[in-house]
Formats: sequence, structure tokens, C-alpha cells
Amino acid sequence: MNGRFAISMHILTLLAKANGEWVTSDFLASSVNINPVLVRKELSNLRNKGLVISREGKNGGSMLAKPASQIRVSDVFLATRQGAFLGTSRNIPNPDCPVGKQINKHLDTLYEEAENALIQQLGDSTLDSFSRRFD
Amino acid sequence: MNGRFAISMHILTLLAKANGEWVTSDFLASSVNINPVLVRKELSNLRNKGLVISREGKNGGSMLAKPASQIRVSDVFLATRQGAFLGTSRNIPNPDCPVGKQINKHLDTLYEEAENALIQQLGDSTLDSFSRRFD
DNA sequence: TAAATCTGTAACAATAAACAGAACAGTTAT
DNA sequence: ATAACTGTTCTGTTTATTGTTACAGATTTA
Repeated sequence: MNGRFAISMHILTLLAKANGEWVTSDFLASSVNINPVLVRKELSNLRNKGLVISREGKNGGSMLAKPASQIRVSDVFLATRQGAFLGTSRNIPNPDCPVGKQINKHLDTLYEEAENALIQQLGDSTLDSFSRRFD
Repeated sequence: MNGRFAISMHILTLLAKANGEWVTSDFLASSVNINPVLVRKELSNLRNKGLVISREGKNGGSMLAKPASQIRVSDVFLATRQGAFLGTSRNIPNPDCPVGKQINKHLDTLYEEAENALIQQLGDSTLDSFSRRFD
């Protein structure tokens, strides 16, 4: 799995701490310690999901699109996840095998149930409560 | 994320269906549609976690180490997971930044809480109940 | 309007992870 | 002894992820 959730949480925490100031991708990148372009890509995604807004030009940057108390950690999970979170094999199971023929269907069901439980748990935390954990 | 959980679930379902017969890695590989060596690697891992047993030599193969009703899906998750399941960024956050300095510690806490909820949910299903979903 | 400072995005390179396959030693049944 | 397996290592290939450069466009400030 990749680190998009962790990076987005890091970015959003910084924005929550900035409290209404426009924060540049260079500043975010130096805290996360990755390339500013990668930060902008993540910001682009978070923007599409309605979690942040950005302003171009001089004195530009990004900030939260709504109060940190209204952003749940599950929103971040949903914004950054890609595909089945428990993993999928990229090979196509043997359709001539009774198990291979149905395995993906049943795994999907299992994944959905598991993911719902996970989302519910993550929904208990907001970005605000998370960012308050920092000194 | 990789597909080790999915592959292990597939393998274990086949073994559950085999009901006490020794099943060869070639047979498992042809259903999963991956290389037999990869299957044996997964079997090696499942064996180390006490979920399957194997027998070498002619007429050898693998079978479940205990009844399918005593293998929970969470056991498979725990056997196949590697590292933080929500993903970690491989870069080291800036230690001079108040957020960067602490982000990993707080993410770890968050992950642990989320993972506990996930494991509890997955613990509700056994390999037996899963394999009964197949026609 | 010109310069400075940002974002947005595309294109490509570099790196890391996952997977495939060959090879072969060791084990067991017949 | 032979055949049919597992267990493991090694190496190559493919795929996914991350890094970098480059540059157009937006906005503020002077």
C-alpha cells in the first residue's frame, strides 16, 4: 500500500494548525519531507474531494475548505483510498474452478463489510481532535 | 497494497473445501492462476502462523492445521499483513517541524485503533462460514 | 506593466516492490 | 530406483510509486 493517507493526514494537520492562513506547498513539502510537486498532487486530490481550497499566484497556497471539526478521518480515508484496501491479486482466478470462479465476488462482500467497520471507527475522529493531540 | 490476503484466502478456501485431503501447490496455483512457487511461499507463511500443515514427498501437499470453523478471517489478516495497513510514507518527516516531529507517533495510535476495529469485524467470520458461501 | 511568487500539470527518470520462472536439493510413496 | 512432491534460492521482468524538471497560468506588489 502506498503512503497517500499518511501524507494527506500530515498535510491536513498542518493546514488545521495554520488556522486560516494560506500555506504554500513548499512549506508543506519541507515538513513532510517530500517533493513539492507530490504535495500539490495530493492537494489536487484533496481539493477535488472538497477538503481543501487553494489560491494561485503570489501569496497563494492552500487551506482547509471547512473547519477541522467538520472533517472526519474517515473522509480522509475515503479521499485517499484506491481500490480494495485489503488488496487484490492482479491475476484472474481460474474460471473453471468452482472456487476461483466465485472468490472475487465473495472477497468483495467481505471487504465491504470490513471497510464499513473501518470507516465507522475512523469517523469517530475528526481532524480537529487529531490535530489537538500535538503539543 | 499487494494481494497476499486475497491469495491466502483463496488458498485456505480451497483447503477448506478439500476437507482433509492433501492438496498440491500445483492444484492451488492453477485455481489462483499464479506460479506454484508463489503459492508455496504463501503456504510457508501460513504454516509459520499455524494455519496449515504440509507434507513433503510423493502424494504430499497441504491441508488446514485445524478445523475451518476455528480459523477466523482476522487470523488470515494478521498472518498476511505487513506494516501499517493504512500505509506509511517512506520519507522521514522533518524533525524540526512540530507536526513532522510527532506525526508518526500519532498516526501509529490512529492506526492501532482502526486496526483493532477491523480485526474485531474480521473476527466475526470464520473460514468455515466464508467457504460455505460458495455454491 | 513588469517582476516576483505562487499554483497546476505534464512528461519523464529513478527507485522500489511485486511477481514469474528456472533450477535444484531434499523427502516420501511405491 | 523412480516418480511425484515440497522448500528454497536466485535472477529476470513487470508494475507501482516517488522524484525531478520544466513551464504555462494566476495573482500580488511596486
